[in-house]
Amino acid sequence: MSAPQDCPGCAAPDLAFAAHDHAHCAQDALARAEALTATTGARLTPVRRRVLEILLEEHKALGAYDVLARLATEGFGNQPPVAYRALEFLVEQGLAHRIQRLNAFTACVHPGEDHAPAFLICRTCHTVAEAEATAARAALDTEAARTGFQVERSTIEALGLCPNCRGQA
Amino acid sequence: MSAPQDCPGCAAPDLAFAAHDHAHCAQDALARAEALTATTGARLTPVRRRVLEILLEEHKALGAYDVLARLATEGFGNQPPVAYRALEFLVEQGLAHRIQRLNAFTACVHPGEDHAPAFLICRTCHTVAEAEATAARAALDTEAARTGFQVERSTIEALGLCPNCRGQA
DNA sequence: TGTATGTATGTAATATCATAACACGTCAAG
DNA sequence: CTTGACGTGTTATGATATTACATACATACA
Ligand SMILES: [Zn+2]
Ligand SMILES: [Zn+2]
Ligand SMILES: [Zn+2]
Ligand SMILES: [Zn+2]
Repeated sequence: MSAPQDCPGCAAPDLAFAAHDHAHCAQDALARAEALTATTGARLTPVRRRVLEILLEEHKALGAYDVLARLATEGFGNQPPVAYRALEFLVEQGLAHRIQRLNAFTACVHPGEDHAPAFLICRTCHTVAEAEATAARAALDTEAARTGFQVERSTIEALGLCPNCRGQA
Repeated sequence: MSAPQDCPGCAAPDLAFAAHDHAHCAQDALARAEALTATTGARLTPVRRRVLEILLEEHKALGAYDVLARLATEGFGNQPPVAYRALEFLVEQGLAHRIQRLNAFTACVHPGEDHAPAFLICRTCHTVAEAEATAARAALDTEAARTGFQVERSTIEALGLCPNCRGQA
């Protein structure tokens, strides 16, 4: 596991649209996940680890049943709770995120770092990039506070065209 | 139909948590919806209008099947497409919004006005307030632009505690 | 070592959310 | 009065998610 700055892709993982060494990108995220769970005591069991690997294969979101199909062919259980439980674990540990618009899940690109993520979803190539949403989240908190509402969890997602697909249009 | 400033609740409809004359609030939104569809030529038929009325009863989000159950008792069709089609129409016309986190729908509190909505969802009383998200949306657009991504539609939702429920905790 | 306890996994059944495909009725244009 | 667009209704099916219960497996500790 190398330091983030060794890898352009990993140093700025919100640039999922840019060409980058994704094998490294995925390995790095997995290594971070292992390090993180080791410190928290959370158990990254074989199913859970495998689900994370599957999510890390691409910067896309996978539905629970897509993940389940993969697991089933690899000898794990083939009933929905198998996938949903592993995904729930990953989300709770901050190793994956749920994309509400897609009813699907994507691996977190910088697990362990406290971050407010937004997700940029390309409607053409279905790439999902995790972007920095600190400013948007702050704006949301501020607006909510005006009404006395206290934000606990936020969902910030954008649907549109990624730079690659824009070029082709 | 009175001007917005005549009604404290309607003038600041993002204050759904505050006590307000909700009958007026709902009537006003319905009147605006009628005016809007009259100008655009969209047909606010009986089912569609009734669905909007149902959504306007409370500042909550209703699932398609909740709406459908209501329609069925009133002599409309009782199959899912009846509800989904009416809801889809309302969303397209900007008379209702879909709440992604809840797989549910809520009436728009200021139809016809161009607005970037965020939704504040109380996890206790399930009230859904439509808040102003221009700032959050701008922050999202800016961050997306850094990666060359062009935002077409955004989902900005917050889950938390409304002022009333905070008081009771 | 044996046993209790908590946690993870597997499975069956079911619940919830959403759409495809087709039939029928209405209304306005030609 | 026919055609075509649109809205509504219905059947059937697909997609997403959870509940409940059974089984395996790890750890703690008598
Ligand atoms: Zn990558
Ligand atoms: Zn794309
Ligand atoms: Zn109101
Ligand atoms: Zn509340």
